[in-house]
Amino acid sequence: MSLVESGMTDKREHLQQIAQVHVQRGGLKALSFRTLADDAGIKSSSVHYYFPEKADLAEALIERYAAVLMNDLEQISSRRNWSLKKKVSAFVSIFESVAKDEAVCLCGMLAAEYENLSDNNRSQLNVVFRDMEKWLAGVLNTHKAELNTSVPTLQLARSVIAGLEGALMIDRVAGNAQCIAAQKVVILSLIA
Amino acid sequence: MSLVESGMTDKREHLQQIAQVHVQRGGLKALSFRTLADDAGIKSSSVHYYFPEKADLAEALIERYAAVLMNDLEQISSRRNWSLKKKVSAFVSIFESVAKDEAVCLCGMLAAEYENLSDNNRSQLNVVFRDMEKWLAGVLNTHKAELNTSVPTLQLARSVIAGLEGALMIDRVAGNAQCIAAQKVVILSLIA
DNA sequence: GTCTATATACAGATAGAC
DNA sequence: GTCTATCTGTATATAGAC
Repeated sequence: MSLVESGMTDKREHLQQIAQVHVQRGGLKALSFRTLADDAGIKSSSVHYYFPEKADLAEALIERYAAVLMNDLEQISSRRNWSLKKKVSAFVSIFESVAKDEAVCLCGMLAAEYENLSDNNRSQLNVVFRDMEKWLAGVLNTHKAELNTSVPTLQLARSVIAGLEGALMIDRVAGNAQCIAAQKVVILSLIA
Repeated sequence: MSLVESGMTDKREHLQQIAQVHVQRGGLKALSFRTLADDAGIKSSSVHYYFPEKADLAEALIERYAAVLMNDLEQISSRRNWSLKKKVSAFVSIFESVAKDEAVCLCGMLAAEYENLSDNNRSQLNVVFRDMEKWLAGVLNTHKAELNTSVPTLQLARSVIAGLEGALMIDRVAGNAQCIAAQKVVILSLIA
């Protein structure tokens, strides 16, 4: 049964991978079914077989991105012997590694395209940001003694995430990684 | 002479105003000449008269946005009796006032659409971000004694701006202003 | 300056053969 | 599952009348 379906699952996954690269560079609106099909070596009608509408493609992209992200985050927070500085550094590293090939965070890009998203995609996106916030605020809470600031952890988490998302956007314009680097310095300056 | 041209200038200005609202909500790619024309009560071919290509429209939008922004910034930095806290609060307020009607910063939106911009628009955008950075770093420098952090002012400026841009994006998803508020708290916590 | 009309290209999406 | 073919809508952009 799983073998029968594996062909389809692999193709769908493959399409998702290609689409994700495009969306993290140029956005969802700028990616057409035709372009996606060309890159995958098939026809656009075949892409519609896997993803009937664009919102279905976006749904799959967000879902997978969130799953990978939350898995990475759990890897970090499960290190009970790590200091806050180490955990936060690892968190920042996730964003640093995104800044390759003129890419930004998938969710940051889709947030910019918010007005053009389906209702379902919008709430998906909201969940991802809320989960990220909650995770980071949780980590900060369990290491409260290592914080140099009296700012509430939830607000600190929101500021950190917003800063990283914005830094990825702006660094693309400059063609370097100065903002992401600056954001890292500022964040770590708040940790003992 | 100026009277003769005023008709055209006004119409062009009017189109720019309408376009700016659209771009700050849905992005440049999602705004068509037809939509812009409809909103202005004219035909799309007439829009092309003022802005031959989309890049020409974007150029005008960035130029005007930058001019207004830099004027606002100079108003702030010219207040020699203002404290750093007051100046930075005024700076943040510019972003807060943007978060109306599901809008984001024009430059933040265009940064997200970076890959789809013309070369000219790209360098325009880069100049705006560099100017903002320079301005904020300059303000921070002249009030160094009022800073609670040892982070270099240029890096601090980059982090603040990135945080504000990102906060506008994320707050749209949640439908509130929590990130922008959080960013403000964090920024002001770094100032005496 | 603004219009009608149109050229051209591309978008999302579907029908139906294989 | 993938294809060809196509429908329909919309995009940028231009030509030329008024």
